[in-house]
Amino acid sequence: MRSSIEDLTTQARIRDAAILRFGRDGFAATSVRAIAAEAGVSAGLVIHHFTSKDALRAACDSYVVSEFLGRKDELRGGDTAAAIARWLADVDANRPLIDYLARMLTAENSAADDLFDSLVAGTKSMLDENVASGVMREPIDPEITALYLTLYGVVPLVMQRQLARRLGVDGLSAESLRRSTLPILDLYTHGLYTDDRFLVAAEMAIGRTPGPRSDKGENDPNQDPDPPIAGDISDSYSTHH
Amino acid sequence: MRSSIEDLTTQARIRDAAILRFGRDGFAATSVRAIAAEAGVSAGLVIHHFTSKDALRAACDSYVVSEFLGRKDELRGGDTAAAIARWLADVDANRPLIDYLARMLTAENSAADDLFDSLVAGTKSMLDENVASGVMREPIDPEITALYLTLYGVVPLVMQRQLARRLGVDGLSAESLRRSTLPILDLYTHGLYTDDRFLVAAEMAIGRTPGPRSDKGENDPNQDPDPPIAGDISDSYSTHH
DNA sequence: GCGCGGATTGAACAAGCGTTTAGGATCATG
DNA sequence: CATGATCCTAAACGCTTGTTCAATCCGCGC
Repeated sequence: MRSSIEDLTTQARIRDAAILRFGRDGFAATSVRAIAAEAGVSAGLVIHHFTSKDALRAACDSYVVSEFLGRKDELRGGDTAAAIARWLADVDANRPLIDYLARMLTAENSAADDLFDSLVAGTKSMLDENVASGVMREPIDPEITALYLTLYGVVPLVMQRQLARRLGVDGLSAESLRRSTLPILDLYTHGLYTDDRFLVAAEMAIGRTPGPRSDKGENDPNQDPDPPIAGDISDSYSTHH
Repeated sequence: MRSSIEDLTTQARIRDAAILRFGRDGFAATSVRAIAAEAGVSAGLVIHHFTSKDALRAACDSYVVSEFLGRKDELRGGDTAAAIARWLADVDANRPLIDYLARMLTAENSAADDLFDSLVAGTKSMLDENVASGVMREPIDPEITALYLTLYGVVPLVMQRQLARRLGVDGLSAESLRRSTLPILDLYTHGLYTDDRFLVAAEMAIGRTPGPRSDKGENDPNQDPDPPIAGDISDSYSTHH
């Protein structure tokens, strides 16, 4: 997405315009004519270059994924910190890409499925290596842990709006990243509970009753895995203490 | 959403049909006629009862939120575990509500904003109470911690599709909840890192340089707050060990 | 300078959209 | 039995949609 540089192929300009509007307004809410206007061309030309609106979406999907995975390799190896700083500085320039990506991840979209799989795989190998080198503890279930670490990693992207609203800034920014780093790293270092009484209780409860039923209330307090009741459980459980 | 019981107001049947289709296909991709067909009425009647498609959406929003917060109170106090079990048993019956809610949370929607705020507030007071009673450690920044705990709580809802795909089941289920409980509770109990070397390094780095820039790579490894590079950073950092 | 092929446009198309309107059922109340 | 109100439908409205098509433009090899 180097739309600022004006000497792009018309086809590329249309694609960038589509990414911008699809990402901002969603696929169904964006008309071919709106994309054409954004790119400064006629609606017919959009179809001429991409055959159909659906094909245009597919082209955007694979472009965004490849662009994103390309940067991933860029970050790998070499001066990582500098690469991160570069990415953060570019966060505004990359906004359309980021918005599009966020929409992809929650949509029914096989390109998003592939991307998510590769993110989980990356997290999994990171986890394995760090466990091997003694930096991280051995998780109970590495598969599930990698999955949830990935979910936790992408949720600020997907829930960008709520995050920005609560932090009082507009969108993902270096500032919100800075404020978030220590609390999250603290959670990942020390956990949240003072002791393992809940974990032990849950281990026994789940060992005994594999189903969702549980005869004692204390078996899984604040069990955030199930979101609709996450806050609620937490609340109600807190009344037990 | 007790659509199974057929003797509902026509207006309620239309509302339920709208929730079903909006939640499954999205607002823009759902036509008034499709909702009418789903409810077994004419398109005109939909407008007659709800004035416009936008107003129908607003009606669905507030109905879903109130229905959800109603259950929240239902869960609070009393036999919590039994209430949870009841909720999980009803997960299929509640699917339309859940899907609608998931869509709301990522959309530009003031009703969703209010709901999210109340979820954060609930998590915050849970956190405060548990810290006061010594069950949880004092977080570095309770505000941010509550925010991220809420995000982590709702992400399986919002990313339902990816979660289900990876777990090999269809949608949120009691089974996926069961498999997730222990690993997550383990993370919340013991953390992920074996020692606090990264946390300490990050504290110093951020204390020194409040901006996004960082002169050393070790200041925020695996810093999941920023999602687009979450997996990537983790990966590249793992090469340092 | 000619011709040809791709880029590009604007008009046109049928289909679908949200909404309006006129009128037919249905039913409690006078 | 008439009356009005409410529920409801079918048709039509004007508009937007994705896509097609004929016509024009433009640069490049001959």
